[in-house]
Amino acid sequence: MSGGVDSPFGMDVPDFPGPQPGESSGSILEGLTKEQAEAVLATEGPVLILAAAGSGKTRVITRRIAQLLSMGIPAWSILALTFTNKSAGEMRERVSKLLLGEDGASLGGERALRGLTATTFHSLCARLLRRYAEPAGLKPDFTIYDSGDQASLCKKVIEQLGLATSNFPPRSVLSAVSNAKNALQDAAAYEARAHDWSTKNVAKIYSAYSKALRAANAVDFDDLLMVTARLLERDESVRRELQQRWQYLMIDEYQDTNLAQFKIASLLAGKGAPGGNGPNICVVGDPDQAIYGWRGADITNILEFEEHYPGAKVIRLGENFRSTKHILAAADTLIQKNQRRKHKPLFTNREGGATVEAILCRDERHEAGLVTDWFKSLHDEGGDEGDSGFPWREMAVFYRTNSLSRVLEESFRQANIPYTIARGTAFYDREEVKNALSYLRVVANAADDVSLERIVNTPTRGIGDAAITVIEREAAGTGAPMFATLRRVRELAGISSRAAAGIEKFVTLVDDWTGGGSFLGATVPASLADLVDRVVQESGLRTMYQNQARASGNEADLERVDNLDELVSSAREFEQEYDPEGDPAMEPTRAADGSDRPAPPALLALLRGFLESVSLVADADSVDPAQGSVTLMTLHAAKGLEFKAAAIVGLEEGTLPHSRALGGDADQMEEERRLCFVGITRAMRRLMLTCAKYRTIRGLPERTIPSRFLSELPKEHVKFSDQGGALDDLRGTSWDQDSDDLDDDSPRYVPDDGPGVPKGGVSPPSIGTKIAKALPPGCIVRHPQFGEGTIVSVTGGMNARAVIRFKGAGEKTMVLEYARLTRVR
DNA sequence: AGAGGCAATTTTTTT
DNA sequence: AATTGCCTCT
Repeated sequence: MSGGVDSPFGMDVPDFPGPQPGESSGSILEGLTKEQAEAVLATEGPVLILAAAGSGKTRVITRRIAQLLSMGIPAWSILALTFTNKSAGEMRERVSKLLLGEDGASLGGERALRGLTATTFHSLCARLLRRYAEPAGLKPDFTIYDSGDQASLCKKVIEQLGLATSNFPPRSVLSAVSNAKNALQDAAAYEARAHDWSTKNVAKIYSAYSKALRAANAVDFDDLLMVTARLLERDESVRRELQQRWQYLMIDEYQDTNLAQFKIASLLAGKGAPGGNGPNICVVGDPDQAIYGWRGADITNILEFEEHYPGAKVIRLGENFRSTKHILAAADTLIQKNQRRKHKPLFTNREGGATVEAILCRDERHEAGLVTDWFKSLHDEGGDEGDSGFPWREMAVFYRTNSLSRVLEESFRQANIPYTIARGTAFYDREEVKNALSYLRVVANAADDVSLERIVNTPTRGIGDAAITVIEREAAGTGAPMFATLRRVRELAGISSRAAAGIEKFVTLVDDWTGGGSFLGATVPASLADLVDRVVQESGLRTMYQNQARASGNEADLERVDNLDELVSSAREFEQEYDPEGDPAMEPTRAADGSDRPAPPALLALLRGFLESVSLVADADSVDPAQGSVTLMTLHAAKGLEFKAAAIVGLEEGTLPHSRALGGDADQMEEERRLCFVGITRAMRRLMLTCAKYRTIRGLPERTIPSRFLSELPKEHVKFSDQGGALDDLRGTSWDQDSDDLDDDSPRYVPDDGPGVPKGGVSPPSIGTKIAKALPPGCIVRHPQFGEGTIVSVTGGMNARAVIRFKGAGEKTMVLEYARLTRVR
């Protein structure tokens, strides 16, 4: 990986939000304000750029890099760190555009750019840890564990320690461990501070978990940072080498750095040249956009930058070039409610524009419908003066939690509006893809027990729990990885002949791909794509899913086969873009005695790189406005983007602000407010904020309270309207015409205050029963996913179910209370 | 060994 | 609603 956008789907992100006028030609300073120009020219010494939302931050950063290059600073001595692959890629893209000129008239740009490192913290750390694996206490072919892998490993460790997973849920233990790692506390340091029984046990688990990770030759996300920080701290020669290489350091979104990242940045920056002001470290950020406190981000890193680097130059970019004054006023009024912040007014010279709309809706479907209609009219008729219609790609919906996206999706689909959901990790989270990747991970790292356990018997090879337990115990006893233990099946007692045969088959399979670990020989694939293809084929995964699809006739199962194919093509694409020179793993690694050790076989290096790029995708990476569709994403993923029109949904107490922040912790509440602020400031021309009176949460309809943030907005700039009272369009679409059971005054989403105390000793009939009465067999209903169907039979009672025969999907049994059925006739 | 069914559970955000 | 884990049946 050379720091570009490592998109799993190969859809590279082009310049976004689009080239700004004057960007491509002439002087680097052209079109900049005084402050912006100052920031671009402040190349030496420590610099803090406080960049308010929409103040042209990206522009400044890219021009600053161009400035450095034009001063003759070699690209390889510049390091730019970001939080997502997407922004790293965008940075490279825009710098190259600046240097090359719009028409490609080369100003020597191509060459000047070569060697520039623009990447994420996590990618950088992964690369450094491979390059300096030995001094870091790792092997260069380590695997990166995602949260699922972490959970499996953690659970196993807890069980092995004889503790109950009910007392120590892996999730919460892992979150404690994660916090510790982000604060640079290793297991020993954590244990030293543990005093009560529970914490002491967590310390034990932490320690055992760390050992298990190393035994599996794996690191987790937090290790990437912590181990790198420790390496830089302890190994002077590595530190010096890197300090010498990267003379110019830039860090974006500095307000979101945690202690580990702060440490890494400080250690890479060093002290600077003797007699100088300090190192050339330029950090850019906005305390008002700090939204990762829950991940250990420490806002004091940016607030105390000046103390840490005395003599640092501070530049404030306060003028907003993005939003209308109404939107800006809304954002500014809201954020002023935060107590803990540096006072920093937002201002704009722009006039005009429509007011912000805040709408109270009836429920989430109503809400989704309003957003859909709004987008449609903006698309067809345009927003306001001078706009002939917003393209889809210029519109987005933001929400606090991913679960809110489903209703919106349905609504967009029905309205035939093209949309994409920003979930970069979703593809790799699919079961079939994870299985294929687990095979690949075992190929790349034979010590990876978590991946091995996932796939030894997938598809089934007759290896059952009994056999696995024997292997596990033997491996634990000898300290050898499970794969090595598998080779010795015949020596082990307690394994059925069926299981032993399956195990041998499995070992042969993997050995064929790896050449027994040597990656040499006739059976070893010639290319990465070839390897992935063969894994999918020869493991039996493809056949397994093909059979499954044939048996069920289900479209979702058919898609699994397609996904496996897509994995093969994404590997092919990775291979085509792979640049061995940019891969630190291909550089000779220094062994302890100072001698060089040979680079790994090409296929293995390629595979490692591929797996790494897969592990480090972020949700925000998949935002791809080039497709010309509306984007749906979380507020977190929205940071750094801008859209002509944006809607934020679910502005309700418990959703935004999220219920977890409701506990009275002022810091958490302020972070929620910043999150809302980030969302508002994404909008350039039009902004809509919605809340729903009733929202179905985890299948249960709940009455909500409008968000406090709504009441904190300025009335002069925000038009509030209550559309939550109208019931008309509920009529005729549903079963609530059954007036003796469900009166028209209450929307059907209103719960009967739960089961509660039965009145007069008899429980009120459940919602399901009421619906059941309205749906006699033979009547036609519509389901949002399966389309029209006929009721075959209905059962009453608490969880009333109906058997429905659908035209396309066959017969299904559904719980009436939850199936979103509409009566057709 | 393995599949399928039923019950219990669900703390948001992401590298 | 959806996922996960546990249990039973074949």
